Amino acid sequence: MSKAKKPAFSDDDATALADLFRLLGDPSRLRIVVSCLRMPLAVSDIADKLGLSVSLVSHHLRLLKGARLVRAERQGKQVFYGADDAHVRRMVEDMVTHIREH
Amino acid sequence: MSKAKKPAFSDDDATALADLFRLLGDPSRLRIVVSCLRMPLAVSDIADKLGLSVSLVSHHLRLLKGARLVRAERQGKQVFYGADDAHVRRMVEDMVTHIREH
DNA sequence: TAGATACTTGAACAGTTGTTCAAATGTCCA
DNA sequence: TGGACATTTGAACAACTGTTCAAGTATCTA
Repeated sequence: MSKAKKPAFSDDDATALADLFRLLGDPSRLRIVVSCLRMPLAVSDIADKLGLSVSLVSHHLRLLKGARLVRAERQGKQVFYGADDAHVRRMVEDMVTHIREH
Repeated sequence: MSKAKKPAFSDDDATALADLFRLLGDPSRLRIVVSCLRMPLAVSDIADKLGLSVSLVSHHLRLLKGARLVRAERQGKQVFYGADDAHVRRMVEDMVTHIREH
């Protein structure tokens, strides 16, 4: 029988994963992601909730959307942002749990 | 019966978690962590393995040690660095798995 | 002790990044 | 159409960060 070898951690893996980590590595951005993790929120709601300017929140959301961490959906004048999928939701929630246990 | 309410995600949680994410958000640093995840390695071994200068690796290890992501142990002239505990190991491995599944 | 090996530290630099402000775009309703 | 509301975009700036180089400390051995 062959030994089950785990695949190597390539440089591409490293940069891809690091990109993800870096995005979540800013307090404002992290709070934005967490704030719209359970249910989609409008940009201005996120801004109000977190005490940040609408412009700043929008800038951050663009980056988060680019990394497919959040998904945008327009409803009339407002644009609602929410976790892109269950995968992202679990990933972030896991990390929050991790830090809490520490 | 009382509704089980999850604790709020405080600003302190956000900054603490963001600090952790930011540390792992640099490709070199992430590769360093992963490289010594399973078994402790000497600084020069990590540098050789990753094609980085010893100085750079040392700088990064200092930050990682400060965040208790890695632990240092001197053995003669060499200093071996490894994952600080099983907690860190699982956390990083989980994220690597996550990005792979994506 | 002297020299060699292994690692750490500090200064310095270029490149990146978070934030703000002002202006532009998109959407609805009177 | 015109104006009000909601969001996006671009330019600009200060602050931060990864990297390099040179010099420093620690440890072993001949």
